[in-house]
Amino acid sequence: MNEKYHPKEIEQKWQKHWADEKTFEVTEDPARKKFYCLEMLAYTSGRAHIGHVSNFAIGDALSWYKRMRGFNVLHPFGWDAFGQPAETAAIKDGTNPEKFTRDAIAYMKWQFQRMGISYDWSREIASCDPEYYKWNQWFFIRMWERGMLYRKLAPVNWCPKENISLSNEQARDGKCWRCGAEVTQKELMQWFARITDYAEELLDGLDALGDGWPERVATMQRNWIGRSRGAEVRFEIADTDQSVTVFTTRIDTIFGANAIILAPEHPLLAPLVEGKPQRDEVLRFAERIKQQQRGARSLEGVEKEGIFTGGWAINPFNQERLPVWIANFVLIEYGTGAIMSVPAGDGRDFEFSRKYHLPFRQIKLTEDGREIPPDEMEVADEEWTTTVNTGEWSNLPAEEANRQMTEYAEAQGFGRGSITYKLRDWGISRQRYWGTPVPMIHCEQCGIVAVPDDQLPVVLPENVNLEVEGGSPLNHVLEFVNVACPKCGGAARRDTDTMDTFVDSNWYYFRYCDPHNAEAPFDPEKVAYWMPVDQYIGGIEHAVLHLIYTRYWTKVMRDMGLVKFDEPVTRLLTQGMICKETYWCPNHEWLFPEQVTEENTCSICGRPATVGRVEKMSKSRKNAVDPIEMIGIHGADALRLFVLFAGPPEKDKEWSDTGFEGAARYLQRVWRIAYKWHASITQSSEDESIEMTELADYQRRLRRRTHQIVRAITENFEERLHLNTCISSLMELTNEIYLFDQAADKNGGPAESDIRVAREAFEALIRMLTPFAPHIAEEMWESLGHAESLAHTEWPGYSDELAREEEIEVPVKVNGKLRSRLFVSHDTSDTELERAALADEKVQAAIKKEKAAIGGDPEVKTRIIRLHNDGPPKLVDIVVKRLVLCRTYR
RNA sequence: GCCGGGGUGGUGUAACUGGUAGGCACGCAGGUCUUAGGAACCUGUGCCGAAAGGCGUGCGGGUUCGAAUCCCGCCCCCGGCACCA
Repeated sequence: MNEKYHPKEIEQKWQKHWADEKTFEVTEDPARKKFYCLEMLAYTSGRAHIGHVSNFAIGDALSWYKRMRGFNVLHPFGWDAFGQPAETAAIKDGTNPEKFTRDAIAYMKWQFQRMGISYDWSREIASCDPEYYKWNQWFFIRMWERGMLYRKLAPVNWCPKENISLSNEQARDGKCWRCGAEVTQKELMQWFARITDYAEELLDGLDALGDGWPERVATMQRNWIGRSRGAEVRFEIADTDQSVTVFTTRIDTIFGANAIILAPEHPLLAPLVEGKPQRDEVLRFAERIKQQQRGARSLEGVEKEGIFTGGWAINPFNQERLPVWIANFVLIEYGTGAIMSVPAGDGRDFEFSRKYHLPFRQIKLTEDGREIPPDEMEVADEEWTTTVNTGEWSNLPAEEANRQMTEYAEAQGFGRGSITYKLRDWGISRQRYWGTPVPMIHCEQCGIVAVPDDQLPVVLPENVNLEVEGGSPLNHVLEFVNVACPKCGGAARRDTDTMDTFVDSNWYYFRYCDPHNAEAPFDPEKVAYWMPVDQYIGGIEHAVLHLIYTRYWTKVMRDMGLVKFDEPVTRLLTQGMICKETYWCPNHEWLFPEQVTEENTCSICGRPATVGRVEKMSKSRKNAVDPIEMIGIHGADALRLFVLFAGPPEKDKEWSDTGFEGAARYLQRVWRIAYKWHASITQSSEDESIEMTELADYQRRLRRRTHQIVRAITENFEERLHLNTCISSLMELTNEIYLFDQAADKNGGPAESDIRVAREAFEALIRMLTPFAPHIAEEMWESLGHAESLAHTEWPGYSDELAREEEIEVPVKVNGKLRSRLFVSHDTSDTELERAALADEKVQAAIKKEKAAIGGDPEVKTRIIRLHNDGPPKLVDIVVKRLVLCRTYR
């Protein structure tokens, strides 16, 4: 141990030590309890950001803690290495996605290793490795065999000029990102996974996850799945043998229907308008709406538009003729793609009917029982009130009418109760290069044929021109596309779609359990040992997509017999973002902090600069902090300590340069005092026991505080995981050691008893510092004479007995107001305590005051309040109140 | 609009099931050491007040001996979803 703390040196030393000793590499050990701690895999953007530090620091703290508690801790890491941005970057840099990605991994891995996270790097995987994505293909084929996948026509964003499909990112504002052409929609045959088959289970499973998952993630998933209970009702089309079925949650309002409205894509549209005078106009309208970019149609504020088709439907409840319209606000994907319009009970229908002057009927009373004539309505009333004008179901509570009318529709054979979900089947096709090739072959003779298992993986070809026009880049790689049909041997074509990268991230953490398996995605026994994940940590942005898809995939694997559990993640923590102040100049927009002068002006133009809001760090806002730069200043330990100390893990935190300094200063403070004591501690013999009774006050105090703080931090790790308060407890313990040190100095330097007490405190402090600042902890631990790494050292224990206060402070409240404090010994009886309280001068004055305020002869009641029945007294409560004469009724 | 999460000193945060509000840190002030310190260590620091004391957890009510914590009604901030029938 050096007198001065040099983070760079000791961090390098210990990172090398851990790597050489393979300290964090683990294998299955049935004799030990396992703990699987997982941070979300990193996207290979090319650069580490502060969010990574926060993510890893949380996971690493927990991993260290569990390791020191004797768990067999699996803590792996890997790369989310496929995806469209690598293509964009490769085009820009004149390289290829493979090279771009490999370089990014190499650089980011170097960056991450400087953070000194306790990863088992021997299990590292990258989703762009053929050894990994081979199993994506294997899963794909197994799912295809089981009917869990299917193909259908689905729209993609399409650039008509370049003939390529575009991601939503590339089609922003409805323009092609490269050539600026107007983006249209094109129907392509694409692969879909039947996730909706699992909608109900995905929903129910959320309840089972209980406290393990944040409520807001569960809520977001519930909304995403969007279960809605209602009814389907069939309307016959007048003068034809056709019919249209609508989905409604409010069948009780069906007497108020004034139209049937179809989505422009509805299959009934063509036959319906055939031979009608408005045919061409209606079809033109439908075509125009269909071409609007996906999503753009449902954006807020989009004007409702519709057109009458010329057809009429019959309301099965009252035989009324209803005009059939099509409109932009009816979505083909939801429900049946057709609705009944009930303006009195639905805001959208109301708006639409007013615009097109469609008359309607009132079918509900207001909540206070009035019937408002339709013409006088200003908004629709969507409440569940009482029905009116609804035939034999009039004057019923709406819920009751809803139930009865559903039954009636069912009995009459034109409807039935039904459940609809917002969740759609998952489109996994991408018309891109940098992804897992779909392992399918299209043969004219045999249809769709899976690539045989022994020919997997279907490897992505190299040196592909990414800038060609006309569909996926893979379409143009003839040696890839042209292939013999595995079934008949005839000429056939490979499928050129690649898979959504969410497929990669669905099961990567199963692969960590057995990362080098060449025979199977994983050995079910290894997965049975390590899974499910005990703690998963990542950003809230994955609350729905990734975290639903991966739950789904787990259930698929379960149904394939590969795993035996339903949910892959027991506990989930969504960490908050690190934010920072921004600066704004009216001329130069966002400024870097160094562009703002001390007088708060822009250093370029001198105009006053405004201190903007605290916002998420980003390049464009010029408020990003580079973690590697920060590590260069004060080291990885200080950086990690700061991000954990700034606030609870799940909350957003604010970066502060002075706060970061503070973290570094704290580590120096620990180092200094440890340096001062380490020699005397190592020189004295270790197995001396400490007798409390022989100790001086300041020594007993440090012992007590040590045990109290070990208890507090241990409980925090086990329950709340509020790591910021763990750190504040460590600081308290450090402050106690400084007080102790002063007292010991005053006594003339460290006595043998001082050293024994100090050893206990230092060894507790250093071990508890490990999860937050492992490098400095290892260095100090070694200096105290320990040969073994902290990774093989037990977490400190505590004793409730030793943590107990000798003298307790008991507040006294009179009528709820704090009036005095008593200091009593632990074994003071309740009667003694009450007597002492009543004898207290301040208490007497307060009682007198209260009595005077009340007047007469009020009674004074005293009692002792405890948190637990057998716990120490928490307070003496004195109540002064007017004597109430109780009357007894007998 | 619906659904979540918040609102505590000058600042970031703390206070587990209602029981001494302000622990830890930043900042600030003072002191010690020092040629000096922007280093280190120590002390102080919610507001009003000379003090005694009073007031204080977004605002207004309520329950309770006692409320940052529970209930009712508002206001504000952050996040998610949003023509889902």
